[in-house]
Order: sequence, then structure tokens, then C-alpha cells
Amino acid sequence: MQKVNAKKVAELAGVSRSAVSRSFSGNGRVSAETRAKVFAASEQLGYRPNGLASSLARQTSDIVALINGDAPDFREVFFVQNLSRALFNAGMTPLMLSVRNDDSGAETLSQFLRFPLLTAVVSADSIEARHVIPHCPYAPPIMLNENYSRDDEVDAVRLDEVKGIGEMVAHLESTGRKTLWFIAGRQTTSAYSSRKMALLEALARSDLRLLDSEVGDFFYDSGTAAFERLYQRGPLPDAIFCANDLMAMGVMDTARFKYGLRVPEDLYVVGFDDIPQSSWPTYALPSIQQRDADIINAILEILTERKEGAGDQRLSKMVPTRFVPRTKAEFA
Amino acid sequence: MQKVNAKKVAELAGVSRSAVSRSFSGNGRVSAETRAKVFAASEQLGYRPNGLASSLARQTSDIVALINGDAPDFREVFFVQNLSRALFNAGMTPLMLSVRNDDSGAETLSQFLRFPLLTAVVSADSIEARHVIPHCPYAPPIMLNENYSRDDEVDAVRLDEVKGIGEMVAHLESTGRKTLWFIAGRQTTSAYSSRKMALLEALARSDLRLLDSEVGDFFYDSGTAAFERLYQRGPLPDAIFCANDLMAMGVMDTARFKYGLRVPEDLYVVGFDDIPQSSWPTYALPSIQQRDADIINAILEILTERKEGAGDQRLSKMVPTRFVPRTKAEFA
DNA sequence: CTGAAAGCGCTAACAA
DNA sequence: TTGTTAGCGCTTTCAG
Repeated sequence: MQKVNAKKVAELAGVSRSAVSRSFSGNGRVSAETRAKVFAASEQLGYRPNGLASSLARQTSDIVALINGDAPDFREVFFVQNLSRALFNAGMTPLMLSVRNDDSGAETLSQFLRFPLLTAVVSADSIEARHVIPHCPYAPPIMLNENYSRDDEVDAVRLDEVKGIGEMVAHLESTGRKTLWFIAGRQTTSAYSSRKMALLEALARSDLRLLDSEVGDFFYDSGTAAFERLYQRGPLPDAIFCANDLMAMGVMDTARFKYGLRVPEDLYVVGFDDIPQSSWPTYALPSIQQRDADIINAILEILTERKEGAGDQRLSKMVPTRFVPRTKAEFA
Repeated sequence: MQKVNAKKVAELAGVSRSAVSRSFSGNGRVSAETRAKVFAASEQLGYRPNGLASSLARQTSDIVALINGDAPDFREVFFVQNLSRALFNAGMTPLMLSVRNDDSGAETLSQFLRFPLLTAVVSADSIEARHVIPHCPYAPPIMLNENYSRDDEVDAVRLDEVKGIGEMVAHLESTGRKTLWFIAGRQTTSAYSSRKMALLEALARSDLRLLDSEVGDFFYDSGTAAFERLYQRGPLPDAIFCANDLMAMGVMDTARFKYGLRVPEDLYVVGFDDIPQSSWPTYALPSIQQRDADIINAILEILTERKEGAGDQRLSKMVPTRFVPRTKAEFA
């Protein structure tokens, strides 16, 4: 353990332990003089308040768990990195957990999650809210992208997929495309239903026709496999929309390398997420963008509102998406 | 706070608080009967020991900080995810922190890192060991890939870059290549010097000639930029080696799309890391593989040895790399 | 094997 | 503004 504690600092500074505590916490009034003595002594001893004891005494926690599934997709991994950094810089302690989306995941969580949490940020499809709630005594967990669940016990950040997907469909129409394939994500995910529904809604208002569709699992290989199946059933449409960029890349590579199709001339491929690779010239993949920064801001806003005491009210934020009609290599 | 504590459980179970503690911790003897009563009562109340209080009382910590820089590269992001999962499953609490590699990073760390750590796993080039050591009262931090620093206060996991790079050079020779360009990573990183040194060493033993070299920053764009500069200076070599895959991909895309070169026919491009994208047919990038699983195992071994009491001894593990001579699209 | 009691380091009334 | 005091929830001697 840290051998240096507030008591030693207090002795060296010639003040009481509470003075030390007050100097660091900012709560309660301390004279500038006392404060200076405390900091000098702390510096000398290398003292830093022990968060364990502090949290315990304050009956609160700064720990925010970031919970995602055990097969996080490409953008999720980066998102967690970014979110964790943002939380840390906002003075919280980000705890990163990957759990399986089943009972064993819930088991793991309750077995190893020893610390009371300020809150948890839970990725859609990683684990059910009811397993997380008991660990969050101070504020409800924040669910991400659970677009079609209506849990009243949680706060939520949702993605406005209708907007971006609508923009894409409009773009396809305005560029004279008539027919479409769709490759959905894992069927058990909430992104599956919400993206599919948003697409169907947009198509219903357009002249585009959905010729066929398939299901993947958000990974590259599933994009190639789904495309194979669609291709066997033919005929080729004007465009294909994939529920994320990674599958779209699998589709592009198969279309180009295995079947010699020109993308986007013979087949216009669209993804979702707009990961950095999508702007690389090899792919130059049109995509529907969701910005990590927007989502992170929404989360921070919820945390702030909770800190200010939102009471029993459920907080919910909506983050926009937008279509990025990237069509040719950026070299030229 | 959790309203349910050991005291309530004890009352319900009709035993003492120490009995509850013992039942959960496994330390100290408890009769099967008492234990059963305790667990029954805990179940009923939804009790789980509070890690904050437990850690405080035990004078130890299960928290392992994973510290990386604020511009983590592609594979690092995935590595952190994987490591975090492995630690969690091993019963530790992974705390993920990104700090800048400068004084402000050290400042941030000491300002916000409130919890005593069991240890920290520190990526090369994220922050200096001396800033982390004060936070690790129980075991020295574990430094990753600080191949050329000789800090006696830390444990270390190093990468045997000589092996994989040697294999690559041998492969180039055996396939009749004579000349080479090299794009290094950020000059301030330890990977910069260690990879460059490994390359020079391998070249010294071969007939390959290093025609020219450039410096990037491990990101895609820096690969394209470095290639541009090399290309201006010409003439083209038989092969180009990049200090990571991402830069190699930038090189490939530029070579193909801007200069119409055939890869690998006109120019053989090699990367380092073997990220998943490298096996995609678009790139089919030969690369030098470092396996996350190997590194994670090394870390867990160090943790185990420390737990068993390694004393003042400094622990160090070496993880191998190997060349993956991927040369053509896997579709065919 | 069990319970009582003394901490772990810090915070938050409260009284001075 | 300060110091004193009583906890926060758990672990761990130490008697019994």
C-alpha cells in the first residue's frame, strides 16, 4: 500500500488530517496558508489521496464501466478507446469490460465486477441492462443504440439511422439507380432490426426496389460470404447496402477480385460507420457516418445532467448520422 | 452506495460479519453449514462484497492500468481490447488510460489516477516508467517493447524483431530481390530504433542493398507521403519494407492508384504487425507477425510470477515475431 | 470454527 | 477556518 497517508502529511505540515482532506478535495474552506503547507508536505512525501478510501468514505464512485461484447466490431474498438480517454480526462475512471452476450457473460460480470460503479456505458447487444443495473447504485446505466428496446430503468444514447439511410436512398435515386441488395448485420443485434427498418422505411418512400437481402455478422468474411450467396441467386442490382463498412469491404473485394466487377461502375457499394479505412483510395467507400465525438458528447451530457440530479427522469439523447457519398479514389 | 452490506447479510444468516467475509474471501476456515447460510442470505439480499472496502482493508489492489499513448496505432487498439479482456477473465480489474507522451501526460496520470494499482502495463512510447512507478506500490510496472531501454525498476515484455525481420530479408534474397527502401516509424518511438536496427543487422548479413529510407508516423497517410518522397528521388527498388502495416497500405495504394505500379510484381511491399486487414485480398500484404496472444501470455506469466513473489528480481519475457510471406490474393 | 474488535485511509458533520 | 469524531464496508488478528 501507499505507505504515505494523510496522517503523515498532516503531521509534517503541522495541521489536522481533515485539513489535508479539504485541501485536496476542494470541499470545505481552507485558508491559502494551510493549503500551501499541506501541498508542500505532500510534495515532499509524494502523497496522493487514496481513491479507494476516498470513494468508500464519500459513498460514491468515479468508476465508469465500458461494457461491450466479446466480439466488438471494428469501429467499436476505436470508440471504446476514445470514450475511455474522454472519461478519464473528465475525471472519471474508465473500466473496460468485454463480456459475452449470454448468461455466462452476466455471470462473469457479477463475479468479477467488484467495484460500485458511478455508471456503466453498455454497448447494444453486449449484455442486458438488468444485469448491469445492480452494479450501478448511483445512476442508471447508459445503453448505446438499443434503439428498439424500451427499458425504463436506463438512460440511452440512440442513433438516428433513419436520417443517414434516408439520405443514401435519396442519393441512389437521384443518380438513377433502381435496384438494391441489402446485407444486414447479426440478426440478434439491435442494429440488425433498426438498420433494416430504417432502410425499409426509406425504400417505401422511394422508387428503389429491394431485390434480395442476406444476413452477415458485421465481419469482413461474412460480407464476402453473403455476397456470394446473393450473386448465386442473381441478377445483379445497381447498388448494394451493407449494415457496416467491414462487410462492405468484403463485398467489394469479392466483387472485384473474384467476379471482376467494377466498383462503383458495375455495382455501387455502400457501407455504414464510415471507419477511417473507408476513405482510403482502394475502397473509397460511400458510407453512413456516425461520429464517435457526437456519441461521446451525448454520454458526457447525460453524466453531467445526472450529477446535477436528474432524479427519476430517464435521459435519452439522439445522435445524427449522415450519408457520405464518397465515390472515387481521392488520388487522381 | 450498495445498501446491502456484510452486516445485513450476517444478521439475516444469523452469523457474524467475519463469517460473511470469510465465506466470500476463501481465507480462513468456515464450516460448510455457515457458508451455506451466508450464501443463501446473500442471494436473497443481492449482496456482493464491495471491492473498494475490500481492497482498502486488504491493503492490496486488483486494478491493472493499461496505459497507452494518445495516438494508439491500429493494432494497439485491438491489443488493448484483448488484453483487457484477458485480465478481466483472470480476475483483475483493467483500467484503460491514454496519456500523452509528454509532461502533461504525466501530469494527467498523477492527477486522475486515484487508485493504487496492482501493476500497470505500459505501451512503449506512452509514458516514462518513472511516472508510473509511484502508482504501483505492489509490483513494478510492465513495460512493453521498450527494447532498448534498460530500466532496472520495471518488468518487461520485449519483441524479438530480429527474428521476423531476418526471415523477411532471407525471403527477399531467395526470391531474387536485390534492392530495398525502408519507411521507419515515428523517430521518437522505441519501435523506430529497434526495427531499424534489426533491419540493418539483417541487411548487413545479406546481399540486399538499402537504396533509400524515409520516416513516417505509423499512420496510413504518412505511408503515402513517405512513398511520394522516395518516389521523387527514385529509382524504384525491388521491395519496400514499412515499419507497420498501415503505412504499407498507404504505400500500396499510392503505388497502384497514383503511379500505376503493380504490387507485388513491380514493387514488393512488406509491412509489420500482420493486422487482420493484411490478409484481405485487396492488400494481401506480406508482413511480420506479432501475436497478441503471445504478448498477453507473457504478461499473465509475469503477473503470476509476481504474485508468487519474485522479490527484487526483474522479470523479462521475449516474444517472437515471424515473417508471413503472403503474396497473392486468397481468392483465385 | 466462530465472534469481537481494531484497523485500512479518507470524508463529513459538528463543535470550537 | 480549524480540529475532533464518527463512520464508509471489509479483513484480520486474537480470544474463546
